[in-house]
Amino acid sequence: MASFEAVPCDHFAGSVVEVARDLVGRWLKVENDTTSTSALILETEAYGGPDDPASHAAFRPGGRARRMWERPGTIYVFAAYGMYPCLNIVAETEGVPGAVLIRGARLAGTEQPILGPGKLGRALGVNVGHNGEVCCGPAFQVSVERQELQIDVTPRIGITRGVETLWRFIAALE
DNA sequence: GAATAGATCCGC
DNA sequence: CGGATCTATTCA
Repeated sequence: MASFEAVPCDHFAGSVVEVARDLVGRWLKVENDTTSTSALILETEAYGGPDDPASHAAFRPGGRARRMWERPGTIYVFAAYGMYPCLNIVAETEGVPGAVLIRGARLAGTEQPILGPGKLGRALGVNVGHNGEVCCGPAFQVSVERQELQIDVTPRIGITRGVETLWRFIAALE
């Protein structure tokens, strides 16, 4: 597999909405101890700070969600209902909470997209132990290369609060 | 210490 | 539609 150039951590030092939209079409590389997996990001959602009622930062400021206050590019993983690992990349700036949830991607070498943060986390071998890793480090990398895809903007899915906010970005499949 | 809620997925 | 299963908050 040809090596790709990874973006620096400060690439994520922008608003969560901007970063979430930017990530669609880029490649995410995940390296475990034994395997290296690349996936084309197809679907993301932005989660903000206390002003966003759907964000963990708003109603669960303690615990793992405090990762959302850390440096841009920090990896935040939480287990939904204790079963499915959901992968987030922290955005904004240090001290300002915000993260981008990766909801869908297509593994390199395959044709079928993986939709749903839980299924994607399992497919990439992500688990809560990756909490605190950095997206510009050895375990997680995002490519500089970005495919020009048509991106649809829709309300977020699977949440009960803040559903009216159009913070979901999904690549239109042809 | 006990009860509750949640950014999910699968099966019937 | 309901269950599986974990984490963190809230109340007593």
